[in-house]
Amino acid sequence: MADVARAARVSPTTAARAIYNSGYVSEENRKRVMEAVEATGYRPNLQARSLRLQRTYTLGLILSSAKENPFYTHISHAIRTAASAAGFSMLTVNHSYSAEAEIAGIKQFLDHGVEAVILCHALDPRHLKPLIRSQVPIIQVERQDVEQAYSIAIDPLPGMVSAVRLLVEQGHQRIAFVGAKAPTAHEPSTPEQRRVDAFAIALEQCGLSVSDCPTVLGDYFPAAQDDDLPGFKLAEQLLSGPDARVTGIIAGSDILAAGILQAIYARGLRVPDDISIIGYDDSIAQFLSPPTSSIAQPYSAIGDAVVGFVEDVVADDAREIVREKRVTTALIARQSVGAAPKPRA
Amino acid sequence: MADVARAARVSPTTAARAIYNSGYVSEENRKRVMEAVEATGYRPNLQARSLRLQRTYTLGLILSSAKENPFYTHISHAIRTAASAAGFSMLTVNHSYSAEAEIAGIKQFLDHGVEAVILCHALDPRHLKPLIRSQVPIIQVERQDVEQAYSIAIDPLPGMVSAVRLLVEQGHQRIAFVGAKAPTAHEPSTPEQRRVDAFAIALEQCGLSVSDCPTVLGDYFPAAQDDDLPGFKLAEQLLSGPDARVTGIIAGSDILAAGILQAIYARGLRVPDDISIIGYDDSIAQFLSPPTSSIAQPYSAIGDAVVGFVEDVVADDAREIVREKRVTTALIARQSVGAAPKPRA
DNA sequence: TTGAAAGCGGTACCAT
DNA sequence: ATGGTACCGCTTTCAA
Repeated sequence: MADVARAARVSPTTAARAIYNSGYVSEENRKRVMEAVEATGYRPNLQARSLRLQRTYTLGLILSSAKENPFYTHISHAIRTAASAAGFSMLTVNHSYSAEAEIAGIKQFLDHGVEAVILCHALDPRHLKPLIRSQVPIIQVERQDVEQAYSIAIDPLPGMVSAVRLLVEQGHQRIAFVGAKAPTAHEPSTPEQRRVDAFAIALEQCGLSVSDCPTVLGDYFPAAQDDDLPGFKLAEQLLSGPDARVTGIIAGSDILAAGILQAIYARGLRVPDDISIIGYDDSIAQFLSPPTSSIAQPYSAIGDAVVGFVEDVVADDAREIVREKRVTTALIARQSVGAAPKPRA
Repeated sequence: MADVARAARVSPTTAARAIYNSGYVSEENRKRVMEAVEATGYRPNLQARSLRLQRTYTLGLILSSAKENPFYTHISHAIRTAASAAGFSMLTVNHSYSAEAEIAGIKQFLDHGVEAVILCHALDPRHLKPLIRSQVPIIQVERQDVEQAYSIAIDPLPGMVSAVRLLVEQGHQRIAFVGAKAPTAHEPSTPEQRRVDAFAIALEQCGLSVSDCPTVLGDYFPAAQDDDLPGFKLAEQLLSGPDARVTGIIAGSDILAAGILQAIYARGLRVPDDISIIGYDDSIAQFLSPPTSSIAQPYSAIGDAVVGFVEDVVADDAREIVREKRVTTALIARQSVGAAPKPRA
């Protein structure tokens, strides 16, 4: 930048003003500076700027692992896109259920001076203490692991109601929900639980009998590589038990749906002829056989909401900002839902 | 850090030496400084350090989009993990086939002063010029889009030979390869082409007749949301044409395999009873029905190789460093391969 | 062994 | 409207 100033024969101060468009600069000088910028190929140094301005234009994102759950691929893509459009860079930490990884990642965030941290899935909220101590704003998506944070709440109900209604319209009366137990229990209400609850409410709204519609819950924790998927085991259990007469299954995630489809496939049944399936997340649903209907998360709305929070937070510190935004789910219909079959056996 | 020095009643210089373990510091002072560090909760400021040292400990990663192809999820996870273990942070750009996104991302890298850029899939190599001008080392994975770069070459042959051999052992004689055309053609040899070539070589090594084993190539470019998958269309084409007698299909990616399985499913055929399938990448193969065999990329070896390059590069600038490392593929066997059926029809 | 001072590349205050 | 100067937090000569 000294080079630019010299080439334009002005002081560094003036050069800075011209470049940053701040304060008074004469038209002539502005032009000379701009030319000098071109000539020298000047690029502002973000490190120096950050140091002086105490801003880094960087955000941190914590998620478990896109590897085990493609849902995180979508959410991180959406958030990244929105952040990027707003001029922020993103540092990402996939903790993959390793405490060390999460702790190291948070240290990394602190070192880089991220202006906010976005929490899609914390392994252990206690790891976040250093962030809170350092006053880094935290924005949590779907989960509510930590008190002192902004939240984006995702309402599962609209999508769930559409899903149940679609099945009912096709003549289904016995519908199962195959979901996940909350992996950990440091929050009052987990997304897992809310999905289960939404299923119950949706049943009621659609006039189905709860006793005909079982809920099966299992561990969500990723299966070891090449073990049977959790959804496979749960579906096996369901289909070999007393509730085998269900004609439709709603899964708590697309990953679960994938496993359920494998179990159905293994039994030689067909979707949707023998049984209808609806997933949740709309992450890999389009890749399954048959292409599977799924309750979609509003990814880009989430990304926008996150960045909205970030901008509010960096703008005014302690102002009255809404602490929670709500977004909603919707059903994406594909080929995995059909008319209910006549009772089998 | 001034605080630390004051609390320990030494000069900032001495405090720095104690913290960074460099130069001479008396035992007593060292102890006092360490205590002061604890007491004040001091954390070094990376911005300042970067500015002074002209190092950022940050890398850039460019890929198209993990959203459209889960392969990138795995590769970025592996690279991120290795980088993190070596003390580097990562900035990621998903260009999603948008030139603007790629250009903006590269600008972001330059602003942040990344020490190297890892290239999994560049949209347009011309966008990389600014990096080259700024002497940022580029490490490319699998592809070779740019001359002045280090490369990690992935040899498809071992995995491909295992795949063909497995099919042959199960009695298959007519095997198709369903692959992708190279999306762009700015390199001498694309991974897509190398996979096709590897298939031909593998056939020969296993003594199969090339005329019985068709190769079908289509556009890899992601289908619009809820369009039929590319693999679906290609499989439709294959199975309704003169080559419908194939009993095994090797796909050029798991995404293609997913579409192929959908086409097979739609026809009411069963895998592996009627036809055997092997995917490539081992990205979502475990989620498909049935769990699908796949030629796996050596993800963690790739991550290690990338970081190895980075460390070499930052260590000595213009030293003689190997410019290419090679890694290799291997077959992961699951349930999508079985004995060849008797000729149909 | 320790400390003072300069400087990395910018920005902002205060004079002029 | 413009320039001088101090300073962001840390590292590194150089002298003591």
